[in-house]
Amino acid sequence: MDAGYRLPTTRPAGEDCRQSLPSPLYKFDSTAITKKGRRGQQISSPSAHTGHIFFVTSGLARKFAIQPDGHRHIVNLLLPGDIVCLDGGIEETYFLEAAIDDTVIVGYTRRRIEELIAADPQFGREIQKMVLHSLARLERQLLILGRITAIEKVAGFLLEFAARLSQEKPNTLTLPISRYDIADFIGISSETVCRCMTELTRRGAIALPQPRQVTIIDRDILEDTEH
Amino acid sequence: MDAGYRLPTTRPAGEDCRQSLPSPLYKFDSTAITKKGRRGQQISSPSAHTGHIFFVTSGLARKFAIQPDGHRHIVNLLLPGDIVCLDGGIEETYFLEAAIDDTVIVGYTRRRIEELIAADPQFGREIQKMVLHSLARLERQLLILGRITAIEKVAGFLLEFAARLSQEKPNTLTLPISRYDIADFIGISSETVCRCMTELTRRGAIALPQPRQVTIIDRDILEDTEH
DNA sequence: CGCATACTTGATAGGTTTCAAACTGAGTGG
DNA sequence: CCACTCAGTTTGAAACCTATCAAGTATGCG
Repeated sequence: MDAGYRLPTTRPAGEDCRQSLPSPLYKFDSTAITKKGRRGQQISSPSAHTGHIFFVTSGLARKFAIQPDGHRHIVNLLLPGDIVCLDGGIEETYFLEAAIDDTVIVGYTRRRIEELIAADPQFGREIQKMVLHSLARLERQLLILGRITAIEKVAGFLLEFAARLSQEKPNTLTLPISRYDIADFIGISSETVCRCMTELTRRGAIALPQPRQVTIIDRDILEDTEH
Repeated sequence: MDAGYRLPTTRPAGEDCRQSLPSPLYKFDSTAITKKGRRGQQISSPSAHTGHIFFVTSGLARKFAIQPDGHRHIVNLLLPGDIVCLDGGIEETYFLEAAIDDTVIVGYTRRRIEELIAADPQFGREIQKMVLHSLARLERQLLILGRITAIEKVAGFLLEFAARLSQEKPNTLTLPISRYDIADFIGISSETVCRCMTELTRRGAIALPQPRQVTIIDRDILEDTEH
């Protein structure tokens, strides 16, 4: 039931996926590794790709950790245009997986990125901007996880994700991920995610024509619920 | 009772605080702004310092947001050597405050940083490393906030903070912050922080000679509790 | 048509927030 | 010097919320 979901996108599939890359990366690069994955496929391993920086060009990727007790925590959901790196420090083992079919990432060595920045300062500013956005998004996620009740977290997630998808219809969003993914992303159980969705519907904040189809009926209610 | 707490440090106070800056920033810079704050003082406002990058050189700073309902959430605790930026995107209003007395931050414009990187690639790699560490730490914080029970979060916080302080005695740490700060940092109530500390003591994981003085008695128990 | 996966709802046990009150220690002024 | 004040810490009790286990529903696919 899940495999058919795709992110709404204005760009056709195929080579044009490189549109979400910064311009200096348009041209093919011998040092670049491109990986395409179907839903659930691991598209990068930390050990094999140390020193690499990845760009998500299409689909949706999830970066997560598995706790010793078996719990999965998704630390990041990555959309086209997002940047991700798997070895930021004394790294715990994160996994990078395709969350939906036809997810493509392109990886460059950090050295190659440096060379390109040296050759084109404007490219450096683009990368800098992407990293700053990445930091800002992680902090917003911290705010969502720091909320007290589950419904606050779900409301926050919906608003954040709707803003990120930023489609032509900002009040209609198609969730590309399951309740399980949402649960592991905002740190509550999948059952509670369901209950909160139902409760938000009951309050008139959203409508759920289909489980993955969310319509924001009253954004004010949703924003009030968030806090 | 709080004002006397200082982070243990090997370096003397004063000018030498610049030791935690990357080398190209050692020399004074006309574009740099240096701010020193006592506990509770706001040391930077987002509006006044757009486009700036700050380096914490001594003390401890807290970056936090105030929710509409009045709740404070600390998204980051910043130690000497940490880098922080207040305008990462369509920024919500974060505050940057000194968490203890004699906290010093030095701010540079992003343009100045770019110039220094252009002049010295090695400096660029230092900054890059600092940013990557910053990202990695935010993700670890997400993992802590994503845990289910409160005692898991407290155990995770203690291990993370002990690692960051990295003193000569890795099993003895002096908390520079109150239970309230810890609570607002890991997203639980301050009373629950207390109860978890007591419970960890009862389990033989830690000892609390004083409220702010934590001794790790059995790291294995602490790490088991974390998951 | 039946299976597998995802979603939803129910009941219960357990944990956390909240409100309350007592305790501690440091600094202050009489 | 001591009582006082105040912020921080700790513990208690009750209400509330969530995780967990369980069962039932819906939907796409073979």
